Amino acid sequence: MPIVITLPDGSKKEYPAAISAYDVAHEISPRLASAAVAAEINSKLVDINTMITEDSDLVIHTFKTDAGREIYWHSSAHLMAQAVKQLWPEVQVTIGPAIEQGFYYDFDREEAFSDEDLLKIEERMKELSAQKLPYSRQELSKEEAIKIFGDMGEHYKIVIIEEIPDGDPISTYTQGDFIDLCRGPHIPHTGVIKAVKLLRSSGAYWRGDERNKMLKRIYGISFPSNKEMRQYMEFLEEAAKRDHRKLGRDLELFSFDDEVGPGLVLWHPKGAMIRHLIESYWTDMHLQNGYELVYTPHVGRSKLWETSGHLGFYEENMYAKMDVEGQDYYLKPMNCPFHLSIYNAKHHSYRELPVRMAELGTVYRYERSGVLHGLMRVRGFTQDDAHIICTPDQVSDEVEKLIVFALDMLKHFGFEEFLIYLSTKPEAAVGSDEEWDMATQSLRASLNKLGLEFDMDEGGGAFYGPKIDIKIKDAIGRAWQCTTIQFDFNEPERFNMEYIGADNQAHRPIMIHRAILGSVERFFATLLEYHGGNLPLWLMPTQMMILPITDAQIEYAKEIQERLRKEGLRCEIDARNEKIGYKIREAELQKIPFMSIIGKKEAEEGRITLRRHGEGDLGVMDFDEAIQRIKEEL
RNA sequence: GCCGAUGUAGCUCAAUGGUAGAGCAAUUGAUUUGUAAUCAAUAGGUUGGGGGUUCGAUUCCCUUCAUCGGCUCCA
Repeated sequence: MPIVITLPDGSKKEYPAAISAYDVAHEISPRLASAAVAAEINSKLVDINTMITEDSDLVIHTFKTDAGREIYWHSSAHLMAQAVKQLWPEVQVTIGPAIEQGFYYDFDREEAFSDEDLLKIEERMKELSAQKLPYSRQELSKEEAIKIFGDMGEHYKIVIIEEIPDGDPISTYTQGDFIDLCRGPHIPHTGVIKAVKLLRSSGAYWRGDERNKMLKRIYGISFPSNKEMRQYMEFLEEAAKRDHRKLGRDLELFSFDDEVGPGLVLWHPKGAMIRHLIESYWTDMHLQNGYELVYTPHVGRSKLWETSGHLGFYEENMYAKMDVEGQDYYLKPMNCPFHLSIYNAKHHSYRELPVRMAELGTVYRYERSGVLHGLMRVRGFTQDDAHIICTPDQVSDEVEKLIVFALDMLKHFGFEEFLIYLSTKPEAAVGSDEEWDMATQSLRASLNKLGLEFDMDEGGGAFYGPKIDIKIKDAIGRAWQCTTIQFDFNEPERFNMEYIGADNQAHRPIMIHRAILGSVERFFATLLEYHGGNLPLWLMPTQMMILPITDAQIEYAKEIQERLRKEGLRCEIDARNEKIGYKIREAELQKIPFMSIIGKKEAEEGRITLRRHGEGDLGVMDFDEAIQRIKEEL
């Protein structure tokens, strides 16, 4: 019976009998076949040598597709485990998935893997790759699987097998002397992995739970060619140059100091200027969007934190209490209790709602020492916090406005790519199912209405309400949360918040917490990394540097500076006794957007030159022409 | 907090069981310069902190702090 295979482009191929996916690929092109890592038959990912026995849709995956890459890296993890088992047979294997960039495998081993160990493993992987060992699939029963891994003494595998529901197929993959429990699919043979590099080793808890034993994880990456490996290494180098910690030091934006304390930021003048610009823009936008500004204290009495519940569910993240005249005070880890206290300072009519209260509120949280990371993760930070208090029938409108507002602001800073998540009710939660449904639905409906793509994080909401998070990626692709929009069913209750409705009865309002930038610190870091330090012109602390060639032009340079300042540009003069090449180099390294080199000619003619960072000389021009050129970018 | 690595001048890095050196930056002087580094001199360090071993520690050991990469959590 002939078989018809439909390819992704819609074209059909007919074969007289069953044929393997590999053979189909080979017929399309031998190069495709050699690049193929797996097949997708009727939307199911399978090994490339799988036989196709009926009419099917077929996709051939190579390293170029997302699924192909994942399989490739997953197979690389198996290869690494094989090498480790050969080198240290006593080591137990656990799990080893593909990740966004590469793969890892967790091993149970007493000692950590040293750098020399990693090199040894890498060498062994290359040898195994050269042997082109086929990955072969076996399906077996639960009992058989338990027996096999039990005989090998692989306890972790048995735990995993035992958790597989009865009736589900269990499969293993074998390459050479190595067998691993695995759903698959896998690449056809180890020779497909051409370039491999083990990047680092670290500790990781079994199942990510710190109550469990700490395993030893090895991270690696692999590619079908050395060229791709080289490119990846170059990418890592480039990323290191964009690291906000390096830029922060080189551009004199911020620093940390041992004596001040870990995770506590010192904003230097240039960094402070950028922050000021961000915050002014933020303030303007909030006033334009119907928010009212408030200011609240940095500490509050323990009573407040009891009312809010933070002492119950958040104390481990709070700085220790301080005693003032026999009263306990806490540094604030969040702003909400203060905002709610403002709300509660008077009665509210439904006519006043929604109330939108915003504050750049500085909070302090105790973060475990191992998690601090530059400005991304600190102990004292400023949230661009706001609380929206509204009636149930205002919710949808508010949520939708919020998402638009958030995305508009982020885009203004140059961001274009976002990861959006909708998190739903966790196991332990306050609030009724109706409340959760209503809130979750309005979040979802708003995202849908705005045509935004998002991922669900089932059970990932806070215990007090569902939320939308928007994340932005840093220089090496790690996603950092910025915007968060969270419903809160907990605090309105605890603070006994009310408004008087049209029925003259007291009602409980809906409360939404939200931060758009998230924290100014983290946002600043992501912004720096995203732009590699070359922030949009409106955010640069010095927008132009005037470089007189000799002392004779300093007077003229000052005139120009005055005129530029009147145009609202931040402009400095480098009047040092240095050669022009030196001053240019320094201004370039400081990433100053515009330079104007002023010599005898310009001073006499009353004109100026312009040079753009990264572009070079733009030539001589009249002052007005230069202003126009600069303002094009603002 | 846990696993591992690291910590030498402002920055990037070197060196040794006999108490440290380079480049850049800084300071001073000379030079007045035309689109990415002018020349010279000077100064700068309890080698993260504390303790131990040793005749002697920056080097070896212990401890502590911080940083980096992960785990976990989250703005």
